[in-house]
Amino acid sequence: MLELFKQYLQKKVAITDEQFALISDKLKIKTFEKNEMILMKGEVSSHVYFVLDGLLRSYSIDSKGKTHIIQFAPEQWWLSERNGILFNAESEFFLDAIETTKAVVLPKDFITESAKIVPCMYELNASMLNNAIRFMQKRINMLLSATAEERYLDFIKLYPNLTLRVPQWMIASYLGITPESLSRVRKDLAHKHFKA
Amino acid sequence: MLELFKQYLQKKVAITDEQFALISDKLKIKTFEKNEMILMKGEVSSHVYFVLDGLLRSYSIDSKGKTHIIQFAPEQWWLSERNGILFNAESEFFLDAIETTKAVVLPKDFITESAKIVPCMYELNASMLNNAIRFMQKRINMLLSATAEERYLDFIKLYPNLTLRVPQWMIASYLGITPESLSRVRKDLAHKHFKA
DNA sequence: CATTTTTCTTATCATAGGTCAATGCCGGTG
DNA sequence: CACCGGCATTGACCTATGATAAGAAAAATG
Repeated sequence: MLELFKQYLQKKVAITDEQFALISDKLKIKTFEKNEMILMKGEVSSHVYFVLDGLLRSYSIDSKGKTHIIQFAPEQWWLSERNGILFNAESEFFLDAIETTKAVVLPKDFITESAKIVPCMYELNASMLNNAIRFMQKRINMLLSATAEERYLDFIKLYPNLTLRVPQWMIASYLGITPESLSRVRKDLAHKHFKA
Repeated sequence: MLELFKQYLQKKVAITDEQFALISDKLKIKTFEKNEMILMKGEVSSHVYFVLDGLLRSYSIDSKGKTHIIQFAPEQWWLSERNGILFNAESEFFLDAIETTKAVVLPKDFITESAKIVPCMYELNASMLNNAIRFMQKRINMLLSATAEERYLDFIKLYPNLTLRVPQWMIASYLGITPESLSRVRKDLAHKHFKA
């Protein structure tokens, strides 16, 4: 299974099989069962996850008990909890597995350590993080400026396969609306399609 | 003025005056006048800005001509446009100066180049980026789960001095509400304070 | 310091989306 | 195969926030 991770790295940066062998002993692969909790709010996490197969998510629960999805992490996405990584501080979010998932587990100092052997790991890290920021800025912009319908259409375009894999109430929770509203949005869209 | 930037770096990582001297020749300081545009949507940016004094912002304009503030960058904050940095692609956002601002201008390869001389620059970069992500996740969570009033109170706590420096319509734009709504929220809060 | 421009407030009305409740629809599981 | 629990849909109603318009206040400008 680590083979998949190696391929991912090699697609991104120039890293040889030999180099990968040198750093990969710090890596473990872990399987999470469907609905398994990975991290609770209030716990301190020191791991970074790279999803090989399956689907993870991070989310919060507000004072009224409602769930809000911060991030989906399907295949080839990264998931981590920054309070723990940066400050050994408690997590504000929950992490769990939506589907049975195989993920690479990287200790939080993996990048630093492996970069001592393979310097380009720093480049990889920076480009990953910058990319995450780019995505989040786009999402913030949508939340600030777009209607529920626009956000849903954008979601479908961005994550066509997630749209099929996750229940609608989770998509609603990611979009910042209620499941009922999403249902209405979909109904409206269906109507429009007929007319066109 | 670069002295200020050196102090910032030295607070974050172990970098000597000599090391700083070696990398600082790549840096320029630029002054932006109040209301000066730094980058238009559609342009390609290859710079990163570190604010020494003043206030920058990134924002979008939607199809109805409304402005949405993605980020404020007051003193000691970073501002950049990721499409340009990562892919030489066109910017989706505008950058401009809210106040007359002095900022360090870093070419996009500054981190990589300076890390060749001062390796810990990579650490700095990663912690900056992770921190930015942490902030944005918090903001996304607020946009998903909190009312206008809650978001405003959170804003005041997070940026107490910005609250005084920027016009309310900009705060409203950052919070994702209209200036009129923010005005109402403030009125309600004032009432509650009297009662308490 | 008078004038113009921008920002803030207030009031009224409109609407997107939330809430609550009922119903139907599966896909498990005993 | 009957039952159950999670999901999705729908309808009726409600509320937070948006739209519009007007005036007041504050800030910029000559």
